[in-house]
Amino acid sequence: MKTSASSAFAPVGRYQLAEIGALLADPSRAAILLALMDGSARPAGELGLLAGIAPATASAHLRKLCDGGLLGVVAQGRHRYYRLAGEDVAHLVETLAQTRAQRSRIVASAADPAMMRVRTCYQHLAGRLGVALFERLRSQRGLLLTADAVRLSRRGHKLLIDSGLAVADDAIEKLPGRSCLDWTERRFHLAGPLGTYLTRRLFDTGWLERRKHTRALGISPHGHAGLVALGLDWNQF
Amino acid sequence: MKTSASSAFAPVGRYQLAEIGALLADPSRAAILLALMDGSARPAGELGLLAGIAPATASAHLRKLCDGGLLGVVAQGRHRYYRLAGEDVAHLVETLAQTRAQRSRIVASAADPAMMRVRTCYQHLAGRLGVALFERLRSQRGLLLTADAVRLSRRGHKLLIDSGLAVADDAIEKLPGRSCLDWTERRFHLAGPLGTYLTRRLFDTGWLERRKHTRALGISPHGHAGLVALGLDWNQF
DNA sequence: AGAACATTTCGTTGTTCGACGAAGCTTCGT
DNA sequence: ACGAAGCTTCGTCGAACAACGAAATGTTCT
Repeated sequence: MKTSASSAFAPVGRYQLAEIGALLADPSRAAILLALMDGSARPAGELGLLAGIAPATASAHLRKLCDGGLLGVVAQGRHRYYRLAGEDVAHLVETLAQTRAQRSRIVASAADPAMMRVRTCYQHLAGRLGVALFERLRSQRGLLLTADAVRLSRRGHKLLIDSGLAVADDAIEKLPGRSCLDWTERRFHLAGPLGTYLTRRLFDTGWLERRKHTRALGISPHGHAGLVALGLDWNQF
Repeated sequence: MKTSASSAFAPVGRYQLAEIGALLADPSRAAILLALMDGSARPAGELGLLAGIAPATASAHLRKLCDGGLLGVVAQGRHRYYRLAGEDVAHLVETLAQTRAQRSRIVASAADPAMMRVRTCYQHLAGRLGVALFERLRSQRGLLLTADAVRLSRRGHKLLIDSGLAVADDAIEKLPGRSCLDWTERRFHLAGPLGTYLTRRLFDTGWLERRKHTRALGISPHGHAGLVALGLDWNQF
């Protein structure tokens, strides 16, 4: 059977995601998974005792966890030892636990190397560059036709043409944009078709260069000059 | 009954884990989370359309996701833009997706620093040391009284006494052991009361030392000599 | 072989929860 | 100020599911 991994994205659908979620949704099953987090293999009765449920109930839960691929079972005599199916399952449970634990904390910067400040958020601009560019266009009245569906005004279009970033094509002024909250910068930037267009132009003009083996980007000298010409305070990067 | 988890661990309980699981368990909610995985902030109506549900239903789901801390909301005029609550949530969804995708694949080694090769798997022996010790005892006929309830034979007990690891007490030969599949090594090692006893002895004799701030362990020179005397090929570690 | 044990399957019960339409609330545009 | 649009709350219906006891299956010990 060929894997559906296909290409760039869409590796998993809603149903596959929900299926795993449903397995984790029950307190008894969660207790079982936590008990097995140390890598041990335990029989059904013991796990039922740990979870505070009858053996019959534990058996039903274990069957579901096995069918779902989260657990594996080793039959040995009159016992059937259940264990986590693999490291990835342990990693999943650990991530799940940490997500809840961090809820109250403020995410303090964390690993955010300078290279990651400029990146592509899939098809639109993100990171500090995206935020800066969006705020630059928005701060000066008349560059963006705001409202919900953001569009580039004629004056804004001309500014970008002069800087070399955009080309002279009236269709560009019809491209709809969308404001998108980037959760790294916690500020809005430009997304939608307009954002996509500008991102592509940043690469086509050579202002930005992709670095190999990373999603991070680099700014060329040429791009640096252009951004300064646009009025962006580039020293902050 | 006081919490059985002693103290060392148990950062998260069953209910907290199940709460997040329940949030992920619904296909509609999963579709919403996937749609927000790119970091975008979208209004309720759009998300409902994407998930194929009525606005009222989407609103209910979004409320749950917000209460659960997975989403955040930004009110802007008559729109309310929902976004992922933070990077940790994005990481969680990604891990969840990968867990299902990796089901067929073989887990290729992955980051496994040398220090982690020797570790305590809570109360029993795990990692390479555990596997090696178990196989050493099992490979030579007569050291372990096998079957399901593994027990130390008189000859096996004597060997351990001579090496200094075990003490001369007939009760030790009655300790039941259990074979436990370690998913890092993918081989069986010794668990159960017998495994617990041997682990405790490894520390009491100073063969193993806990390193601070880690679950990893170190082998003392004294322990090194003892393990070699037991016939373990210690160079492999 | 028969007793004891671990585990599973079956059938039942009660609760939980997703889905929708209708109604109420707030904000935007003219 | 008025109507329209987006979103939320309320009430109801129907399906899914966890829990248990009892009975069936398979394994070990005497």
